[in-house]
Amino acid sequence: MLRSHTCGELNINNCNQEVVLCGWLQRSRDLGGMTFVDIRDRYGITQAVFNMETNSQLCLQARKLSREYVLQLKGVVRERENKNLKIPTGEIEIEVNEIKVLNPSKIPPFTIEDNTDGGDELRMKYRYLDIRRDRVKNNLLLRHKLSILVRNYMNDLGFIEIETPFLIRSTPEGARDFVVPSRMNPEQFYALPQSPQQFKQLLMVGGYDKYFQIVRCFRDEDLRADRQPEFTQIDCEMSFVEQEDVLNTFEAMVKHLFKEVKNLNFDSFPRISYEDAMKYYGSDKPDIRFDMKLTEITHLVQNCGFSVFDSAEAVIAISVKNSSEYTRKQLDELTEMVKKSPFNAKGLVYIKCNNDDSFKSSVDKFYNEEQLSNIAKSVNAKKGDLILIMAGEKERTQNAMGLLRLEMATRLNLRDNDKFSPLWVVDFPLLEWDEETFRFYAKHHPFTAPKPEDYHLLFKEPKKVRANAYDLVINGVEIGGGSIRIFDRKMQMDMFEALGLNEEEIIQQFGFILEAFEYGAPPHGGIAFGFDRLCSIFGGSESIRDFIAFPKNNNGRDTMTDAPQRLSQKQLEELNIRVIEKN
RNA sequence: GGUUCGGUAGUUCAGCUUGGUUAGAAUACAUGCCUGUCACGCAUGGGGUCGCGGGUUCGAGUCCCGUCCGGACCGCCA
Repeated sequence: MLRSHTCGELNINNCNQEVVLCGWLQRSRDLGGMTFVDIRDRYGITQAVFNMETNSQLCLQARKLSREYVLQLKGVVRERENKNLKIPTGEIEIEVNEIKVLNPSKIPPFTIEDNTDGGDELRMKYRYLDIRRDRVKNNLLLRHKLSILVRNYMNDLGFIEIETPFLIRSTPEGARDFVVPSRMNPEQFYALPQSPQQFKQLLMVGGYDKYFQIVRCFRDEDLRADRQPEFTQIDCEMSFVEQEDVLNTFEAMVKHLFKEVKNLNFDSFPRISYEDAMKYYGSDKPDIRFDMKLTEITHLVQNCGFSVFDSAEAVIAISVKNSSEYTRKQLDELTEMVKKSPFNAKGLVYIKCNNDDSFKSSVDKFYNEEQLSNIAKSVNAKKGDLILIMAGEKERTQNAMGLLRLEMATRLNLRDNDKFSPLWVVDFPLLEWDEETFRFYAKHHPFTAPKPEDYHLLFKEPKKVRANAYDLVINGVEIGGGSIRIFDRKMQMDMFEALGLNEEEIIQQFGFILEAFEYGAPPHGGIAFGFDRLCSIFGGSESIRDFIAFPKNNNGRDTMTDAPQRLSQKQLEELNIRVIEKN
């Protein structure tokens, strides 16, 4: 070993011990007669001291060292004359008697500090420097801790971790697949899994009734702050269970994580139907850290001569606390904002609930004080509140109001990073109509079971069929989602048919799973958690990139290694691939 | 595919609205001074293709067009 201790562990009890430390030079302070050098490793920072009077040669040597040099320091632990109580090793320092430069370093392009001066782009290019910083390091440690907690917890419940293949066949439903050419099978391609969905169901057929896997998944779709082309799921599946069993099992797991990591205890997570989530929050992943629920007031405002409201399918309002002081200018800006993406609303109506019990609205022409008062009552607005109203096609208006609710919450600083509000969203619709391709798609995925009481509507009123599908939402982020699966061949055929596939296509694409269902498939269901998102929620960040050691940028590029890249002609020939230049 | 914000010193930014002297600040870096610092302090210094291309103009970091790069978002993400 090149070292006797780490840079984070020495304290007052180690005084007068001979030690050897290895690490990176964090910072040095040259005071003329003496020089201090802070040496850092992932465990902490320890101060080394050099004195011109006692060892001038060594002190001069220390002055020449600069940031991020890799050092080995031999010396004796001494109690500091001036202690620094801000750091764990702050009571001691190393009186060095030998410096060895293990490797010098160029001056890094940004400072290796909590509050670095480096921007995102630069930090990603030099990610190996960025991850030396405490902030990223702590995120990666949190990620490690969560993965260990999950593995131990699942193991204790009798779940076993089984690896599923990464090179699989491409399936047409869902996200775009990343594809991998097969050299040994010319003209043919594997796909990387978007999730191990079908394999975990086949594990259930295989009798492994409690499976989990912390597994990488791949989706060739555009990126966001919370979406990477490769990401990690905690993938889980159980046999002989109903929805209630899955929810209870994994609610307990999430509670366990909160207890261990945050020391927080929770009552039962609230449950809300998809329909109610849309109705009250305008979103299928509501942030319930704050209230500000949507209220439909269509019946209160129609037939009063205001044509915008009269012609609307739905008129929806929210009450924004203590915001009646908004000026005309601010309200105009708000109106301009909602007309643009992502709101795409036609306009915005406001009612100020003044402190003197009067009302001032943008529709005073059409509604008298009493009518405005009734609206205020129905949206539970008090003196000093500001009511915001949008009208139009129902689903669209719900969405826009949901976004406005979040925007106003951000303005009022209601989205508290130290507060955690988990909930289950249940009773998702099974199918979703797509206007572009003019067909139904599975809202969750095509293996999701319809609710037994709705099954008979599958071909009669497909939009009305609800699924035994559920999402876990924390602070407005979809953290996990799952369903009870179809395990009956006939029902699975019906499902594919409802999606517009003909029998030939079904057999060609999904024959293997249909066949498996004929050999004793047990009732089963499961859930998958977005592990990167889970980490970011626990870490109090909006971006999952901070919790991935080597993430991709917005364009799916790794700017550090500069991937992806073109292949050499030789590789292309081996793979039987001809690249078409895109102009 | 679309919307939007940004690109100026190694780095983070100001300057752009209203075009005009030698493009500034902080930090980093270098040199010197300093014996208890810990974001040490003080002094001095070096450091710029104002992303790139074109246009308008007597004159462009500043205005216009195009383009590239990065961030956030919409579409998309079963």
